[in-house]
Amino acid sequence: MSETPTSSAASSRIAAALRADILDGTIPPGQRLRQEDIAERLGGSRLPVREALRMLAAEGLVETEPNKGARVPVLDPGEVETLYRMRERLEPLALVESMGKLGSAEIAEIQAIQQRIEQGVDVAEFLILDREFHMATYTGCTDEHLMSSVTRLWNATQHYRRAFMSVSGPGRAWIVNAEHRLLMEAIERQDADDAELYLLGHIRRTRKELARHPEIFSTGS
Amino acid sequence: MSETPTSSAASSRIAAALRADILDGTIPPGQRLRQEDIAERLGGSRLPVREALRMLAAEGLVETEPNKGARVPVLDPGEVETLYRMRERLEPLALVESMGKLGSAEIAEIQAIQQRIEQGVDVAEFLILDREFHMATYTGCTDEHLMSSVTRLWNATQHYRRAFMSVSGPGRAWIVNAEHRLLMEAIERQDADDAELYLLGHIRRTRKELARHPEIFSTGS
DNA sequence: CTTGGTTATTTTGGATCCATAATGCGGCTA
DNA sequence: TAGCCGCATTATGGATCCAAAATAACCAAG
Repeated sequence: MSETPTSSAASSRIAAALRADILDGTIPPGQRLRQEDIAERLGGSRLPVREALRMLAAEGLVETEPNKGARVPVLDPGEVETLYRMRERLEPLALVESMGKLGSAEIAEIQAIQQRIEQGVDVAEFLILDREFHMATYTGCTDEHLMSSVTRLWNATQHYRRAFMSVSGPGRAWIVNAEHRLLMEAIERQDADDAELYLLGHIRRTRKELARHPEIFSTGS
Repeated sequence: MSETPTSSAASSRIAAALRADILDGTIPPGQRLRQEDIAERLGGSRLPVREALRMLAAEGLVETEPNKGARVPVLDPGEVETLYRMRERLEPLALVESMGKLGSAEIAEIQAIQQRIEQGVDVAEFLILDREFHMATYTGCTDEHLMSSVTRLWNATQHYRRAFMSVSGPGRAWIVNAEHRLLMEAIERQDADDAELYLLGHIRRTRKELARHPEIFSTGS
């Protein structure tokens, strides 16, 4: 997807490094990204950094203003809510497109990921595995546009998912596991309608829980 | 200071020029975009051209491959169908978010655009006005992510909308006008449910009509 | 005559240097 | 003392030059 197998491209390598730092929270929302610093820290000139920042902007990970540079976007509760409503509509579509093209190997992979989640993981690990789980259910969807849109939505909301997990704690992990199990079962049954509905409910519930935690959006300043 | 809304940056100016050329068909799908040519034709160096191409890639107007340059994407029928299914799900959301924030001035503007459409226009004009019409119904939606996604979908499908209009002719224009009228009436009534349904039907019908014209996708080679 | 390898050309990707606009600080004035 | 104007600093945007990769043509061998 966003990974660039061509190790040769310096801009892609820089973009990958920045992407990882933003997604795991090392670079938090609101932080300004100075081209010179990045060029020095990751090696290379400022030019590939500029290209990398444009790539990340296309993925929704940074925003750039002319003559003002790039920053990691800071979203307000309304924006995150809209992003989740977009997820509620687009991801069921990706799931429907994906189902039917999923073989037993892919389904086994999905189940393996869910098993690892249920074995108990910390927040950072859960964020990675949960993303892998859902993306695994979309592997049958080969449409570039749809999948890049879904990826953008996950990217843009990643930080707030982590903040939510941190404050809500593992107490309600069983809900996620139950929803994932129902979703997997519907996928195994090849029942697109049920799977679509379970996924919609899963995302919608998360949106509503997020709305009950406005403290996530308080600027740490 | 004198306002410089000119997207002061040269890269933005180049991007705007290319965007216009791609959207109006001057640069057709499949055409390769050589940085040197563009730099010479639109003025400036190759560097702002590269930035412009990245901007357009983010908007879904071009696609870039490492060390292979940029081209206007060529879509197959399946991709266009998926793009329309995405429109069916995202645009009703944008409409709902928009309605309620639309004042009488905005509604008057929507009606003015529709009147110009009904007065009879050629294909090129219709494409512009139809886009203006729908975008006008979304002006109340201030969410950047949602609106940029919608714009991407319109951009990516623009050429195939034009091809479809060219082969289908004005014979079925009354259907579009009827759908637009129903949509406007629901917007006036502030009836979000009805408006959403009319819009969904409008986009879905267009998708199905497009699917009946596979000759649109035949490469002219 | 076809096919394979090889070379030459074209085109993109990257580095360094220069111009321009935004930010921050300090001094000046009311 | 508080507010504002102007200047210095800093960071981004752009141009030119150089290196690497892909494409295309060409020659040679079977």
